[in-house]
Amino acid sequence: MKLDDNQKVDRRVQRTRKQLHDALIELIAEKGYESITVQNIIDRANFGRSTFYAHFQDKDDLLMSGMNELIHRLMDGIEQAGERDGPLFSAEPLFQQAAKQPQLYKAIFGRRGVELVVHEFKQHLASHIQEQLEARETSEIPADVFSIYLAGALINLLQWWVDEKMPHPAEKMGQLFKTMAFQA
Amino acid sequence: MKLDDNQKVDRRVQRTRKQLHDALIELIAEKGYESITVQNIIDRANFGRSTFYAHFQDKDDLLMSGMNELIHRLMDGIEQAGERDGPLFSAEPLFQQAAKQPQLYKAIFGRRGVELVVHEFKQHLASHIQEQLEARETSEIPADVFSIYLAGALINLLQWWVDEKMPHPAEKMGQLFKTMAFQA
DNA sequence: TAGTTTTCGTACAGCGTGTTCGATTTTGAA
DNA sequence: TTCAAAATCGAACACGCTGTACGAAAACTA
Repeated sequence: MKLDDNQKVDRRVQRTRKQLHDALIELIAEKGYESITVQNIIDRANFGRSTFYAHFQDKDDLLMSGMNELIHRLMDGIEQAGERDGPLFSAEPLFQQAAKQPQLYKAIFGRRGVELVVHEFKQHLASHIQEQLEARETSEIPADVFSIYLAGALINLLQWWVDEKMPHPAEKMGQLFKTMAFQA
Repeated sequence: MKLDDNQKVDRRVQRTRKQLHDALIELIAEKGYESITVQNIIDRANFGRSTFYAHFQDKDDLLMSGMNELIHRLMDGIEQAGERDGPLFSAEPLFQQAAKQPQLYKAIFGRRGVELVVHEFKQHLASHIQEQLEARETSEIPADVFSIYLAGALINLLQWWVDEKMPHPAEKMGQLFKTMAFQA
């Protein structure tokens, strides 16, 4: 439903954007997002300075133009798992996805990762959890508080997991989270 | 046990350091830590460039030379409450402290806050929780996983709480956290 | 007061930013 | 195949921040 883009946009533009994105991901994995400069990116991708600014406003712009898609993919996985499994929601798809591309997910969610993306994702996650909570019997705990609590715990767990080189299998992480969160 | 410092260090040094610290805190509250430059700090504090570098290596150095004390104060509060209350640990002292200096704690722990300090504190917190867990009966959940989970959840809750201008009293936040974490 | 320490101010080289502009190359469509 | 439009190149520029250096002036300690 988005394929129009690929067919209408100038090939040069497609190539340039992809290469800039790739360079950024590479650099994030190597030295963390914060310390990357636009200069680094264009050096790595081998483009002229003006070309970069013809496409993106700055580093953050380049980053976000790619990460929104990733965030929505993750949320879709979690939401679909929720429909299947019945209970509030399942964290396992998140760990599964990360296990498939450890390098990428460490670059984004690990220490030295990208605060901007992590925060954005955390927001989506908290919203989803809150919806699920409100659709159930009311507990003594306010839904907004509980959803923030769970989202923070999960993101942090993921962060630790990718930094520690995934010491447990994704499946187990999903189970552990469920146990800790809901005592079940 | 640290009072020697105040009596031996040159008054000018004391003044300079304090004023630089104050300027930094002010600026954090105004525009967030990330975007602050050394230039901003010395402009605000009205010192020469070389004076700054005579005391601190860079922005992070200035920050950390003040924050370590704050971190330890917070941890002491939490640890002492643990001794009194018996159970694993209490989060309430944390919220109480923050309630006393909302502006400062929002500047540090809120969104736009200081990743460096938050991370450092989270580490201490997780270590403490892990010790407490290991001193008790073993549960089915690995202590390292559970401690990361709880520390992340708590820090995130604090972050949300200060950003939302403390919508619940500190006491209630402590209770809510206890309920969510231990179902008790 | 005398001697030490700190601060001041200025200067400097280095690096990254974001913009501009004309020349060159690539593209897509007629 | 041709040609106009679009994208890239690359060089240059002004700006701001960094971290260092050094001598002169000021503040402090004893």
